[in-house]
Amino acid sequence: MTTREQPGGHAGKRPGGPATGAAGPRVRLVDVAREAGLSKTTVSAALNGTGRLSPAVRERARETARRMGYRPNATARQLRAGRARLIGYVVGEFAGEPWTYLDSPYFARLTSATAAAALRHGYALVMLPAGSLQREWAELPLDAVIVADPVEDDPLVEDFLAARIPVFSDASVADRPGAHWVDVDADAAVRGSLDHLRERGSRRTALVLPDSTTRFHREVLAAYRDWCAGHGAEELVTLVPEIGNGPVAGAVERALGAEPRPDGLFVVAEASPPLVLDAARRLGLAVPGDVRVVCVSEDSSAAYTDPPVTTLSLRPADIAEEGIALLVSALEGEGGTPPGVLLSADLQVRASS
Amino acid sequence: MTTREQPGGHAGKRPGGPATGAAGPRVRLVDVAREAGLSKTTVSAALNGTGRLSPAVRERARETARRMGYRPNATARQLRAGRARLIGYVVGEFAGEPWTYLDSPYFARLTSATAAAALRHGYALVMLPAGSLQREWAELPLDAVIVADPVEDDPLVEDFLAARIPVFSDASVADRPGAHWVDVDADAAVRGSLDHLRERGSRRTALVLPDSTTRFHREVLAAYRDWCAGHGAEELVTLVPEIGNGPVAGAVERALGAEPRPDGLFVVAEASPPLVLDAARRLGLAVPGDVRVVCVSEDSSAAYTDPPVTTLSLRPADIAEEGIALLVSALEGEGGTPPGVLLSADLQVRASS
DNA sequence: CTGTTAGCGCTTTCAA
DNA sequence: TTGAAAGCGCTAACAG
Repeated sequence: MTTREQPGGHAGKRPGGPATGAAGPRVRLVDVAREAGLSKTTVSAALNGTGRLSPAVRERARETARRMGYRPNATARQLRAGRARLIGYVVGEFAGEPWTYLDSPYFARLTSATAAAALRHGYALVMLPAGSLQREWAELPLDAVIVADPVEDDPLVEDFLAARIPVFSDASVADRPGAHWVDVDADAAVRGSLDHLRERGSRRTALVLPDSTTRFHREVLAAYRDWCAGHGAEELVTLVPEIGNGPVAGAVERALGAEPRPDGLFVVAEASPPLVLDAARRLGLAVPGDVRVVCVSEDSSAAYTDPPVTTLSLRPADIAEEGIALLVSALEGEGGTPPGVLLSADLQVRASS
Repeated sequence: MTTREQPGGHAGKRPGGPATGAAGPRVRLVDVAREAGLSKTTVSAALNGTGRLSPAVRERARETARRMGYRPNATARQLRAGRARLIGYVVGEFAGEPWTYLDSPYFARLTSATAAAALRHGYALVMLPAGSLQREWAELPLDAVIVADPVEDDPLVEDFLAARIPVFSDASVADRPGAHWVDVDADAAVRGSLDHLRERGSRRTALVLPDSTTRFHREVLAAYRDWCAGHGAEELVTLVPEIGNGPVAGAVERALGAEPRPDGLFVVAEASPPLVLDAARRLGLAVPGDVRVVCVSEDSSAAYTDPPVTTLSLRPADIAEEGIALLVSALEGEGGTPPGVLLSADLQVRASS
């Protein structure tokens, strides 16, 4: 007897009941082998292009597999391979509203670019809610996890590291073993933006910042203060307690209502650029005449307003690309992977400044 | 000898080299069992809360597992269980720009709501590019796939069905075996919007529609034509060849530039609501005085413009919820799952109309 | 050049 | 109440 007709012994029957597709049980490698009168090995080799098989046999195996609609069981392959080529994706911010992060153009871009880069390298991305809990990912065979914008001392990072899942995040995880990072140079970005506004004539530039403990936002505040100190400028900081267009627009109005009036505005809290312009208009301020405006934003509408709005792009697509490159190198590389990569932000100057 | 110390025989050594976490090989069930002086069976039962074990033994097993940092191998469990609790997510539109769909507030909401609902039911969502190819998902153990807004006769749907992966999509896949659907009642939505504009006084309502073969867009056009015929109104259709704020704003200007001037505007192509208002303003038209505006949009900025913009919401969160409910029922249910669900859209009337 | 066999790590009969 | 053994579907080492 070459291949057992019956499972033999006393094991349970084949699981996987209703989860399989439409009709009947799925075709397995052994089914193809039996049908073609070959062994599993031969068919496997034929299909994977490995081993040394006669062209005739290889073709017969392939043809039979095609005819029977054979599709290899991905889970079995993963078990054999020892990894699932699955990457978790989670953001640290927005833990209160765990699924709103895609409303942010920045995270929308970062997420899609990450998925794209991952897939290009043969990894698939699974989406997790912001501030995800163990129970939501414990059952997933994650090879690694990407933690976008963790908050200060994020428990997410701790949990993944404790579970021995390699973490890819921002610079706040630098020097954690098992963690790698990609980040944008916040200090340089802030200086660049403030210098730009100063060159255009602004002497009192107000900062509108979300009240968040993300590393980027902490560094922005520090850099702004530092810059103000270095230029003898007054600190004009408005913290936005909540995310969303409404709260940020309100904060912009408050910031611009200060006396004496600011003549520069650096909006780091995400908001629709047209609405930032509307807020200035509501106060009767001309842009850029009375106040020059720079927004940290990936929102494409910035280019179509009147005047178009100068934006500081955090380059989510490049962050994603570098992050995945790092990940692949760390997971598959020969070692020698750098612990992290620092990118510079990209100031796209338009008429609003 | 109770447990083999060595793998015995001549099989290969344990795979999974660099993919495992930071230090050393992962702790397996057998390691815990050996350490606790128990069998795999007992430890497994203890950890899963199954079987009849003495509380003392159960506790000992749990304690040992905790101490050793044991984490069950998800892939092995999946193989055993016969399914991976993984769902593919792919959109049919935007195949030319496969990763831009998250820039659309509608898809951003739909995607996050789908991931949320799926996870709540114990399924994880993996992100695929728009118009994804076989090779990108063939290696993934997908229990099902969600195809958001397929184009006409979408090859995506064919491919998944051919691979015997259950498809959850919109009404265009109705009566395909193995496919289920959730959709929004486009006809009612269009009538409702046009009736609303008519009640407010609009007699010439122009339609700005993307040039797409998505079912929703096809039905919108048909419903608009039908409504115009029924009301003796002239058809004023502007097709937008490309997605994006720029092209749509341009199309809006063209639509409003027609002679005699439209006094109603129904923008189905996605654009930032403030930019639609800007387009009207550029033509010197007052909203809602000269032209009443309704936008199909999930963009939160619509509520903060001046005037706030009336929107027609396609209720992505509810679509996601119903879709996942259907999916769970079809995959795990006792049968009796309906083939599809039809939702009505939600007109949120604001000052622009 | 092809087939037999072991085993990835887990859950689950069934026997003790 | 506990443990041994089978096997989910696949790949690879080795024997023929």
